[in-house]
Formats: sequence, structure tokens, C-alpha cells
Amino acid sequence: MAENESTCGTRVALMEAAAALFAEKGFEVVSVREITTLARANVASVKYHFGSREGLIDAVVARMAKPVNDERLRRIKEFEGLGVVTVTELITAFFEPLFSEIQNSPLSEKLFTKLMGRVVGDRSYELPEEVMGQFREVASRYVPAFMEACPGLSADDVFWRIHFCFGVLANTLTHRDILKKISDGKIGDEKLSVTLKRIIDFCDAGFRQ
Amino acid sequence: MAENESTCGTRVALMEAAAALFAEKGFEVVSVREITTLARANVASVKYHFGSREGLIDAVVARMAKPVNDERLRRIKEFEGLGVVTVTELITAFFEPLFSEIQNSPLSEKLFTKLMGRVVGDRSYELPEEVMGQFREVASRYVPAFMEACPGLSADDVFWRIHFCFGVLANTLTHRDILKKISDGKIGDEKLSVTLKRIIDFCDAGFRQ
DNA sequence: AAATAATTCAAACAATCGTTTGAAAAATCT
DNA sequence: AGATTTTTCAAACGATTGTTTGAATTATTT
Repeated sequence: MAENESTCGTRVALMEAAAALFAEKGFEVVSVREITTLARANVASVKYHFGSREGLIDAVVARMAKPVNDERLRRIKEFEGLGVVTVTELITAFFEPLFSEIQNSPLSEKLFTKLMGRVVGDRSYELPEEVMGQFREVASRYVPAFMEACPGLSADDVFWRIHFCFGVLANTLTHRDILKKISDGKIGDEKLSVTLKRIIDFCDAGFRQ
Repeated sequence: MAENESTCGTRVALMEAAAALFAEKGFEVVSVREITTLARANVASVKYHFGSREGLIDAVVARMAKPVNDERLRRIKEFEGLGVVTVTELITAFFEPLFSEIQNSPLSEKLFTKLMGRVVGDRSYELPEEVMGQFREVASRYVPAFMEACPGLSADDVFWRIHFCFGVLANTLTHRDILKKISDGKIGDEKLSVTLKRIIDFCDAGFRQ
């Protein structure tokens, strides 16, 4: 049975093929055979390496979410000794990790952002409990920090506004291209860092109101 | 062939069953047989009344989107003679129509909002051209209005911020329940109108920055 | 080199998918 | 009433779904 994590070539080929297809089409509409064909692997390899189709999805999602959430936690721990932290700093610490992994990814920037958007936005499938736990831990760290940063807010307010930020992020990541369609092709061709700044500014203002 | 729009009982039963299932699970993962079973109709009735599964989806989506976009256009036309219009007024005119149809809908409030969120957020399927046209027209009216309301902004800025607002909306509507999961059940049980106010306030501040 | 373990493979599994058929039933019209 | 159209229905269509099998192949260890 499957023991090694990254030694086996087929295993990573499957994950990369799956990631690319999930990014393009969404998790639910990609078949095992599509994935194995793109990965030049046998149909049965999915079951062998991941137990099932679900197992493959979970592996891909966890692989995307783990370094992001780790980096989020690392950044907020950096703040701990420093006294006052602004909302802007918190939002940046929360958002930037989503993009910092782009270089390490075998996916193109476009596919990476799409997939990341689906990870945080598509909820037609159930997130693996492992990833849900990550999100819970991140929330449990950031919520108090946000409450300290803006003393007027209740926990309700902070939770909701974080949720809104998630929405902005997920929708923008997954559907950056739809802007071009709606604007008759006039808009939507800027660098990712520019878009990220737009997102941060928008959420920052929304959070502070 | 199918001629009448609402006379036929099976037709509306299919649409209502489909709407409920789409809201719960998303458009792509609901089968024709699930729908016809819930509607107590024959499998073939979908093809007979809507041509295909896609045709049924399109019909459901169009039925949801039409009155919303109509109301959006009606409201912005109301502003025309009035001179200055604020961003807050525009955002409210843009958002409130999403909820004003709840009473007319056979769906529960929870399902209605979920489905509405999927209509504006799920893009794993292609929106029917009819609805895309509606969105284009709404955008073509609201973008200039927003530009007038905040003279400092370029068309790019306005398009992006509208897109962000979409994101907040879609994510919140579809995934209101996930807040409960992340917050360990402490948050997420308020009235819809309260949540709507949260959304409007957040987007309003984000828009004006 | 022999033995053991890990991996790949073609082929088939039952289940479900959306769609189609052609006749029966119901409703409408003349 | 009979004729005609509209709607429903059970049954089957071929295609595709995720999964499983058991043998062949490859890699690793003894």
C-alpha cells in the first residue's frame, strides 16, 4: 500500500493533474478518468494512492490549505509581543499567505488562484476535517486579535466581517475572468499583486467602517 | 410540446423541486431523477417541459434572477431625476431586491437565500445568455451611477468594487451556516434583515474606503 | 540471485447518469 | 360524441461514473 508521501511519481502526478482540473472546472464535475488520463496513470491508481476519489480531493485541498494556514498562524504569532496591531496589518497577514505559495506551486498563477478560490469558496463538497480544524484554529487566533484591534466590535461583528472578507477573496480568486465578460473585455488584465491590493483595501475599509 | 408557462402543474412542480435541491447541493450535483422523484413526476417530464436538464437549470435561474434584476433597474431609474445619489443608496438599491422576492417564493427563507447565492456565485456552470444579458444591463446602469456618486474613482475601480460586493453577497448567502461551524455554534442565528444590514454596511464602507 | 514488497495495469464490476422511445392517459377542441 | 392535441408513463438506450479484481510488472530487501 501507499507509504511514501512524495517519493512516488504517480502520486504527485495525480495530485497535479487533479489540481489543474479542479481549478478549471470545480471539484464535483471532474471524473477520476479525466484525472488519470491527464496524469498518464492508470484508473486504479487513485484508489491505490488515495483510497478513493474523495481521498484525492482531500489530499489536494489539504496540500493547498496547509502552508497557507501555517503561514497565517506564523504571522500572527509574530505580532504577539508587539503591543498594538492594526486591522490593516491583520488583514494583510490573513490574505497575503494565499498568494505567497504561488511560486512553489507547479500550477500557473491563473490556475493556482482559481483553485485557491475554490478551496475557500466552493462548499458543494465537504471540507476535510483536517482542513476545517486548520480554519478553526486560524479563526481562534485572528478573532481575538481583530477584537483587540478594534475595541468597539463584538465577537459577532468580527466573525461576520471575517466571513465577508472570505467572500470577497473566494469570489475574486475563482472568478477574476468574469469581470472581463461583464465589462466587455475592458477590465480584468492587471497583475495579481494589484488585484490583491484592491482586495485588501476594500476589506480593510469594510472591516473598519 | 410545452406551450403554457405556469398552467401546467408538473412544470412548476419540477421547478420548485429543482430549486430546492439546487439550493441545498448546487447545480451540478443534482440528478434529473432526484428532481423528478421529489416532484412526483416522471423522468421524461424534464425533457418534455424543458428540453433537457440544462434547460431546467436555466429556467430556474432565470426565474430567480429576472425579478431581482428588474427591481434593480426600476430602482435606479427612480433615481434619475433626483440629482445626487449616494453610494449607500446605490448599494441598497442593488442589494435589497435580492431579498424582496423571498415572500413570493415557495422556498423557505434559508433555501431561497442559498439558491440566490448560487445564482450569483456558482460559476461551475454557464449562466444562461438571457441572465448574462440582464447582468450586463444592470452593470451598464449602475457603473456610471457609482462613478457619479464617487467622482474620484475610475471605471476599473468601480467594476472591481462591484465585483467585490458580489463576492460578499454570494458567499454570505450560500454559506451563512458555515459561520456556525467555525464559531463553534455561537454565531449565525440572527434575522436575515440584520445580516443584510451587515452586508450593506461592509460593502458601503469598502466601496467608499 | 532469490525473495519480498510496492506499484502498475487491463478488464470488468454494478450503479447511475441524461436522454429517448412509443404507446397509454388526460385534456382540449370541433 | 368523436377527433385532436397535450401530457404522462414504464421501459430501455448507450455512455459514463467510482470502484474492484487479480495478475503482471517494477523496485527493494535479504
